[in-house]
Amino acid sequence: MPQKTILIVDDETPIRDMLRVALEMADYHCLEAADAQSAHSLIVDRKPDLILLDWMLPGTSGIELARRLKREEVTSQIPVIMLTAKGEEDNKVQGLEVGADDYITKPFSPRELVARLKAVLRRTDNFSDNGPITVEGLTLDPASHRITINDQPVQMGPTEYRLLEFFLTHQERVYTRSQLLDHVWGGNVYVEERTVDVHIRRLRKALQLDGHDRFVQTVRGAGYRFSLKIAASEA
Amino acid sequence: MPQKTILIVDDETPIRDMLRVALEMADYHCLEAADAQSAHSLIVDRKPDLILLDWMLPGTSGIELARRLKREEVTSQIPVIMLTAKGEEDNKVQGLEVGADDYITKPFSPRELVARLKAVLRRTDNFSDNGPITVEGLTLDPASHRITINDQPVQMGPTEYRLLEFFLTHQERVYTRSQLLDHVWGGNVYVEERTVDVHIRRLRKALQLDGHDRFVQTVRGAGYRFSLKIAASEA
DNA sequence: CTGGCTTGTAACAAAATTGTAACCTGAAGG
DNA sequence: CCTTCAGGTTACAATTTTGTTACAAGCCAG
Repeated sequence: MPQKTILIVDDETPIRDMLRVALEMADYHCLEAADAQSAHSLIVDRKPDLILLDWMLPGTSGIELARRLKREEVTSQIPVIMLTAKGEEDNKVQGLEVGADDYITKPFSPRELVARLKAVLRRTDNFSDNGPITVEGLTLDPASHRITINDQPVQMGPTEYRLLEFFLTHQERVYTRSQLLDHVWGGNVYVEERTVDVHIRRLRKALQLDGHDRFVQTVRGAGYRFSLKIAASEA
Repeated sequence: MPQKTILIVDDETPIRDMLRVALEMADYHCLEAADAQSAHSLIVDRKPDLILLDWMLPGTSGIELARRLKREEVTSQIPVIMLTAKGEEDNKVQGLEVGADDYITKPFSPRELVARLKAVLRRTDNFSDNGPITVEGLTLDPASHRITINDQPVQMGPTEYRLLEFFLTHQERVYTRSQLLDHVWGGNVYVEERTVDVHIRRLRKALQLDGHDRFVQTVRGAGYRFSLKIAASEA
């Protein structure tokens, strides 16, 4: 699962810091903005998965920003969690009406923050629900997370699964090890490129069942490719 | 698909208004009632597809009404979503036990409301008349809340029951711990994800009787799945 | 109020996965 | 024929993930 990006919008630095710490601990990637202006450009630019928006902002208020976001096509799908101070409770209803997905009252525990955030993400998340992919008797079904070769179940690790999923959705094209690390492992990890070789090997082993491992092809000096056509080397 | 009819039961007019606006926007037809009395006659009379029921009502409380509905033959099949104010969270379990299908804490976002409502409708639609579900000798009877394996009664806690019910109505699909918390525990709870593991374990233990625990399968790195087919790992 | 049952968590055990290094193989190019 | 080097294989320890057990707190019937 690729890492989620959260945008923190708050004008108080210590609060931002606290939020960032809590979020990074829970393995989220953070962006920060101190005002509505820069927040907006960050949103358009980086497309965060969720926005943590303080109610009080200098200049344009948080609620104003929220309203604006919900009006724009590109940004209206991004869930928003409002931060409000104690005593501003009336604003909650207003905030939610504007389209915020949840709200949190300061002060709050990091745990609560992360819990709510997860709840919102899991609700708005998913629905990239593609149907099963089948090629030459090899089937990958994202819904059940199952691989079969001619209806025989195939067992492999999570990384191999993601690798195969990527290959199946990007056939007939060569990817360098570096690109594979980006797409399958997720951008900001540091692992040796040769690690890819090992997982390619593991994937091939898993697909051996009916010779289906021949689809995972090596392109010397370039990288790997998933292709139904036979490789030049065995022609 | 014919338009669904939702009955809103709440004594506060502004809340009813807000709900109606949200629901009509999502293309539902609305009925309204301010007290349990008129709610009940509307239900019998108009047969709504779903009831949004406020916890707090003058006279008969919401929960009382819910209990009453679930006892009566005609009305027991209609799904109920409970509305509770923040802080009344403890009541949630009670609400679910009475037979509510979900519950939402005020204040909530219109989007959340509609999302949950859709989820509940979808759930009760597909597996229509709450008849007993049987697979491979394993039977779950919603009416009597009983589980049997080859006619042998099986004992488990309420959470395990709901978990199994969810699995039986959503076979062949992986659910993350997070999603299970959402669907089985109800969205707004905040419990550790590992808690799911423990309940999975309890469910498996209960189903051991005739090896039926093998249907509850672990999908490493993803979550759990209920499937009659064997898992790849034991092939 | 008591005793039994359920529930969420923590803690520990077991198992599977992951990244690396080391070594092996075969092809390309001289 | 030899060298070089990209890629193939294997082994393994660290890390992650899941299984299992124990336990304190909450709830409810009696």
